[in-house]
Amino acid sequence: MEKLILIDGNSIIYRAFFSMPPLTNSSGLHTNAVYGFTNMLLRLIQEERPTHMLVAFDAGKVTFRHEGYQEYKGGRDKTPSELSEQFPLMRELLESFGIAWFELAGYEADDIIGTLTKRAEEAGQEVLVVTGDKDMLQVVSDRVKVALTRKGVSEVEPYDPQQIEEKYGLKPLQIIDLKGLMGDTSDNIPGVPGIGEKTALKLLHQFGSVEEVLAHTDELKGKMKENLVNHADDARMSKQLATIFREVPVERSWEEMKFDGIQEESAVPMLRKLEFKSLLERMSFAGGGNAAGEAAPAEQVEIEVTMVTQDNLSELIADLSNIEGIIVESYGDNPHQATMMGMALSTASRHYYLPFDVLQEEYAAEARAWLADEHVPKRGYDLHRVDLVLFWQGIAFAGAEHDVQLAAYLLDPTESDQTLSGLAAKYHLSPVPGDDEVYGKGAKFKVPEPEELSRHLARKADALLRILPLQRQDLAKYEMERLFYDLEMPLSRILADMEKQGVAVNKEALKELGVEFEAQISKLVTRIYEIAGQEFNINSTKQLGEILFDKLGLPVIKKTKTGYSTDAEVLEKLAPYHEIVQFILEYRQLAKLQSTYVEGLLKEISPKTGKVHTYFRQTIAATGRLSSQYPNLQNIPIRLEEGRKIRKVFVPSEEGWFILAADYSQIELRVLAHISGDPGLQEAFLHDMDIHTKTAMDVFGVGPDQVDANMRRSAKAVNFGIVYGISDYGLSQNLNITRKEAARFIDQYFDAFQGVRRYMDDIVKEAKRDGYVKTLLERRRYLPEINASNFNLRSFAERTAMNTPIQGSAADIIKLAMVRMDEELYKHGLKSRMLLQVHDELVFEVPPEELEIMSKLVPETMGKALELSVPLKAEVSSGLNWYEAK
DNA sequence: GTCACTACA
DNA sequence: TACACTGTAGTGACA
Repeated sequence: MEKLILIDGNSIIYRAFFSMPPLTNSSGLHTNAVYGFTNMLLRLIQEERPTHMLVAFDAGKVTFRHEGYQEYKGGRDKTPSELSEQFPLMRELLESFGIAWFELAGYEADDIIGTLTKRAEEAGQEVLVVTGDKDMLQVVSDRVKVALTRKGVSEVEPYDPQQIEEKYGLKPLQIIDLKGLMGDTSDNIPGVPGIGEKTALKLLHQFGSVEEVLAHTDELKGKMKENLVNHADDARMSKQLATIFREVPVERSWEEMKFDGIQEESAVPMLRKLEFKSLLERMSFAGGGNAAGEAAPAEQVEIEVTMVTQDNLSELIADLSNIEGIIVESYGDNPHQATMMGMALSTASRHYYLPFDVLQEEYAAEARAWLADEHVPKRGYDLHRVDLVLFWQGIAFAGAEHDVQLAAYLLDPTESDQTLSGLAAKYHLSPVPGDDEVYGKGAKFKVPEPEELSRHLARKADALLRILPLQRQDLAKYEMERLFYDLEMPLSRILADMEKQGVAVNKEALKELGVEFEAQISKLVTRIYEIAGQEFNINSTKQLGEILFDKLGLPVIKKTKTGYSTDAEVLEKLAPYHEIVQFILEYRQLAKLQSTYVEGLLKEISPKTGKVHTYFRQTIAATGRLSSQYPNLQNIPIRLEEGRKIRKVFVPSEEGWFILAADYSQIELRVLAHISGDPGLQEAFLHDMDIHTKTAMDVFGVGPDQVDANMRRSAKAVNFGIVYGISDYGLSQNLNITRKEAARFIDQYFDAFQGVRRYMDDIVKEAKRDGYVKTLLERRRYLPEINASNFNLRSFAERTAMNTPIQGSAADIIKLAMVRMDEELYKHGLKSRMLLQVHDELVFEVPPEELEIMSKLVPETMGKALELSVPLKAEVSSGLNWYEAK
């Protein structure tokens, strides 16, 4: 089936220009309109898969329409030079893509398109017209659809005759009559005064056309009749102006409009010249990408698997040196408690399925030795989890070289589907069924029979082998090889070691804390019921809201989607009104400690080791941070004393040892000082000043002695805001001030730290141009919504653009420090163990004789993890438990 | 499963 | 315009 796409070049380029933020390439050329246009082109090509294309442009200022009406298109503002310089670029780009374009003096793009649709229609071809001009709807027919742009040019709304009927109650040709009556201010077409869209539609529904309306003015009355009679000629002329001329001598044959997919050899240099990096990557010619004519994903093929038994184990053993990929399947969310289902081992030509009960046998020692050999490089999926699952089964795993899940995370940390099934689809490989499909989910989960399980794992292994080279290419292309092979892969082993080690918990002390909390909680509950005059579930926000707002009549400060808000912020404001509020706040605090930190933690203590073994997830946070689960040891209370006590139960696992903790001081602001190059901020850190006091001095223009506690507090909030991608609203909420005051603060901050202002402006521009931002170690995060027309989406992406390089670079640095620290412990033959990472803090357990060296070695290693233009500082302390190591 | 809430950096 | 500062995990209520 042949399909022609015709594009009104002028209409689209104008819309693209006004809907996109200004954008220039490094030589100062304006490119925003071309960018928007190209973006739309790519989408059209991908979604519509046209066989023929042509872009029509207006040529010259004067058209045949001016002959009859001098004022046609009068009153328009002059085209800005930033836009007019983009027309030649756009034509050049079309040529480089292999897309035909056409213009002819005296005619508008509309007329050229009208002519070509007529010809194509007569030849029985299917046509899609893309424009921002509603007039074009007049050419719609069964074969010709018109897509009108919405929201700039990012979305289009296609119309066929039925849709025009539904929306206007008109036939396509009546669109001309509509315009004749209502006119068009943008083209300076007068129409009839006093008649807008509504009236015009009413008249047309009644009479059908301009001529018929004018012939029946006697049936009308009032001002409308008068206007129609007096402006009958205007109406006729307006209709004529709005009529698309469909007999333009267009010298383009059907063959000349043929589109054979984007021509890579010429398109790539053009996109490079324009510096459209994100588009270049999106098209990814090598991987098939979006170019037309792309092959459909291959069909799922049958896969042969060798089931390994005692009898044929020797075949596998002989083939071990050829194994290229490993899939170890297990179920259960917590890898420390997961159950292994089976293992697939694959060479380029053969898949083996090795059941766990075979692997366990005495006679499979060679296979186990192979798994444990760190000199045998292993490629697989989620090897961090594999390591843990095998470990708890008593099987050692080492030598992870390429983890496909981890690589996928680096290539796009926000991709929610990291499964092999999803990756196979992304790389256009033969489809791999999802795990849920094969195993069922929730209550329906079932381990399948060995035949089905082995086939599924082999399919995954097959996809794995095909994905590996593609990921290597991608990692090289994005200069992420060091990040992957020298940082994240080594770190994944270190994390597994930390998790296996676990952290010892003083169970008795924890239970005692629980008893203490329980006593306080029950007192509070009694008191709250007394004051409320009834019993209710304080944990239920619904019931609590009813008591506070309906029964006690307290003022409603804030509402949630589903009812009254009762969060801490609201309760703080309500505290002066009623004594019950304070008790509820205290109850909430203690209930959280009891349920999450006492009861929750007790449940996570391993009966085998008496420790908690958290699971650090390396592929979750979009910024590159780690996350921690089962239990989360990255959110153990510290701010309030009651909660901080929880830290007393985290103790060394050996008699007489110590807990040592070291945390980076202001790592994020130091990173900001480095990447922004702001002299004031750099100076502060070079002299190791109190950064919030220094900020207060510069923002308020006072000396160090004049900074009071309140000024410092404000400065601190501004510093936090800066790191998060500041907004006046966010700061105003934080400091409980008006938005205006907050905006003034921010302005003063940027006046004092102009390098920071420049960084924030530049990084947002960069994100808009490239579609992603990067950290110091080339970690990247895509921000597809950075050019969205929706204010919220766009603002969120802009703040993310500001925050991610900061938070992400800080994550890079502490990860580097962990890898270095692991090396140092090994090099010095130390018995000390790294236990935890809490974003800017590392926690160790240390034997007494190493306390001295570790107190020096840890902050030193952290301090020189990465050299910045300002010093990195880490502070260390130690004690008998985590509470004391503060 | 989603929401509201709260804990951390 | 609308409506809002980064990144996470866990719990209890309620559908």
